Amino acid sequence: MSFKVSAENALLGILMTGPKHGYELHSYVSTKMNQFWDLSMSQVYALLKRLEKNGVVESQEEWQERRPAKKIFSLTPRGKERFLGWISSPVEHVRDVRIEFLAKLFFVRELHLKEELTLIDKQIDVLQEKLRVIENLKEKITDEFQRVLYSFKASQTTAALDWLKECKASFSYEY
Amino acid sequence: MSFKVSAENALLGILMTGPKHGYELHSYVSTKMNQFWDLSMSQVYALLKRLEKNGVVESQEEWQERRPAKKIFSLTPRGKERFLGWISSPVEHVRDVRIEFLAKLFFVRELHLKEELTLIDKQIDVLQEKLRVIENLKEKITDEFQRVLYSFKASQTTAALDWLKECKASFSYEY
DNA sequence: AGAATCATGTAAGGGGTTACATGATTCG
DNA sequence: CGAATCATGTAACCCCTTACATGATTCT
Repeated sequence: MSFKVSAENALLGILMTGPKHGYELHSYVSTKMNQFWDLSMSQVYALLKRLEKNGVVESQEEWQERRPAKKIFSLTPRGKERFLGWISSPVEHVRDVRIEFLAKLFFVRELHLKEELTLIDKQIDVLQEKLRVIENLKEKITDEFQRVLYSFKASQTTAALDWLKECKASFSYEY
Repeated sequence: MSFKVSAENALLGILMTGPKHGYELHSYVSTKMNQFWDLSMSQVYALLKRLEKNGVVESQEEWQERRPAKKIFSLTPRGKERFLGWISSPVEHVRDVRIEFLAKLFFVRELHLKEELTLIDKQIDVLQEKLRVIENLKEKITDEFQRVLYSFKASQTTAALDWLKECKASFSYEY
């Protein structure tokens, strides 16, 4: 569910670097983003169809003599707006850090958006709030299994928070 | 994809406590496992249909005067075998700890299977190997984004490992 | 009287995966 | 000469989610 959204937004992110056709988008993903994201060719075409239907990208055919025509996609103003909204907002769940937040961070750097620190700070706020809630619930627990469960949630959240702070430090250093 | 498998296996796990009909299975999940797992009524019926088709559960109708007939499901030998195979094997990825491993742990305790420590140990081995691989890859990295990415993977894995050790300690203490 | 519980499902819709279809060019 | 690259997609299949359908009983 959040996967659908982040896959679409990630494609918009690639198009922020300039118009591209499906095949190019796929090779971009498989060379630059393959460490944290997989996307099949047919999914690319399916996603592009949906994005076009929703008016966030538009296409133009480019004829070639000895090859099938390329369908070159570019962002519409709505698409650009949507992308910028996506990239400036933190993810809701710790589990979404692994792919979706990482993708945001990737584009912030790739596109030199200068919003790194605010994005990271916003994400820290969200996770800190999560952690607070978890710690509160933890106190009311009697069951051993639930204690173990909440301790897992807390540990994953804490680890993500520490990592975010480390990120922030290493990025501040760069500028 | 591992979700499908774990949902099915979790239902088998509930049936290990005795035969049950769909409605009962659903309320079991929503009262006892709701902290880490959601399952809609219609999914329950869909899953049961599939499980029966695959010969791991079988059903018997129980007629009631003033209600729709209950369809009571129980494990076949193959179903029991499949469940025991599932519960004694660790999950492959850190991301699967959150639901699938927790579900295994839940059933180990619920069914008093006495395999807790071996399951936890096996899981520790798997994640320790993952961590080793991550640490090796980390050394060969030049790109700043990749460093950050691997540091995230390492931190989530380390946190899960620490949690597993804590689990083990708290369970050993119980026996 | 209305809400919740008991008890079963089906249908429609959307999404993803894998396999299939086509065919030229270029690299080893 | 065969494999990889370039370039587009469609079709079949499976899975999950949400809404719909039915209807009695029991709790508030």
